[in-house]
Amino acid sequence: MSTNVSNCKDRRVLRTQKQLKDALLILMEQKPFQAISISEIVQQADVNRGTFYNHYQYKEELLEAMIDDVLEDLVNAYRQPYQNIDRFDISTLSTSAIKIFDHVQSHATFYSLMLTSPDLQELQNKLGDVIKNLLLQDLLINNHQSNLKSEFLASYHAHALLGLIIEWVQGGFRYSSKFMTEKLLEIIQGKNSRKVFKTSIT
Amino acid sequence: MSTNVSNCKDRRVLRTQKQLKDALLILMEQKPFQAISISEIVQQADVNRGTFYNHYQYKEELLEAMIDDVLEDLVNAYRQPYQNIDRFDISTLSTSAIKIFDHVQSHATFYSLMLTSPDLQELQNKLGDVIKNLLLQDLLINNHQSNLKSEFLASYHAHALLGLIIEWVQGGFRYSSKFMTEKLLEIIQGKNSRKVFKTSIT
DNA sequence: CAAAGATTGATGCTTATTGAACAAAATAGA
DNA sequence: TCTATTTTGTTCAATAAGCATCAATCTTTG
Repeated sequence: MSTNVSNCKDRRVLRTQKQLKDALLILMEQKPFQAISISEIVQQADVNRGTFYNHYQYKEELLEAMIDDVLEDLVNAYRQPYQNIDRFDISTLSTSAIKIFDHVQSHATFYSLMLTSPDLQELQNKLGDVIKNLLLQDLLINNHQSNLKSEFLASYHAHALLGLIIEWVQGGFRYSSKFMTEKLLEIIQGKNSRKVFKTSIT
Repeated sequence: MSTNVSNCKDRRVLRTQKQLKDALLILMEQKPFQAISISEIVQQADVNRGTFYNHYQYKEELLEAMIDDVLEDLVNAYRQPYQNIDRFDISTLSTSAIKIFDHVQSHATFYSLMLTSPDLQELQNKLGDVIKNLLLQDLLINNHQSNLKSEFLASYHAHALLGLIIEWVQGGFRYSSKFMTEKLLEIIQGKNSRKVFKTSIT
């Protein structure tokens, strides 16, 4: 499962791209995205401006790449506990949920910015979609219900999770990742979850 | 051949040198310096091995550069409060002392490693010398005593300060930088200090 | 408004870093 | 001891990133 094409860049491009993304994140903590100039970004990143244009055309493209990076990491964090498991039971969901909150915490500043800024609603949609699709795949693989029902269920859980994340982030990470997981499980293990996961709970 | 110490290097060399230094520091937290290979360093630094040899010949040279970097920062931290002051009185000494402990704290892992490892005694000597020379310059500038007397005084205060730093570091930074400064001032303002700084107190 | 200044893309040329390969030397393990 | 594996310096062509510079827009702000 290797996506080689874009993955075999040499160290330099990966490095400067990371520098640019980090720089943008730092600047976005100080001023709105619109007010940030490319010159500022490359200055913060300690990178020549010509190098910026080697990778991106506009700063929007950089922001896009930044978002996609984090979302890719989200997917990996979610899938990690599933690596050696073929059954889908409530215990694995628990650990995978923990991974998700850990992931959010490890990108704390990113999510703080993205989920509190009103003019960056785009990410919230993307994030909701990603989570929903992850859940959707699980549902479709494990119990062959109608696609429609799975859609609803996935959407429900996705929004529950997203809502938790947003509250957590906007609250400044006051609670621990473990605590958030417990709250999530409270919702999942509620009335809706039993019929979803009944095969594996017993 | 030898590493060119001219100050106007372009970003790439500064960057990779910093990467190598950071990598070495990380590895030294895990194993003794002797047991660290260059391959490990470049792997940790995410740098091609050929690049290492562009800058250093042995890993000892890298360690040397790392130490010199921190010591240079120490000198700057010490001198900073003096920038806009031509007189040398006890209050400026107070603030400058604070800067020194802040400096040590900002390089916490470095000093923890260097001052606790017995096989790195070399740094302690260098550090003592640097501090002593800083004090020595102040003494020579402000009161034109005999060089010998200044040497003694500087050495005395330098070792007092170094001793405090070592204790502080080896104690795991249990006390605040401010507290350490107070302890330092208690020593300096003791019986020996009055005749040293008498011209400027009044 | 208009001058002053900053930002933008783009250019040509130089330099640092990369990946790969290699033989020699060192280290580890059986 | 004898292998097998790292590590070590050192090459090379390819290329990413660097710096400096330019004219052409934008932004300030007096």
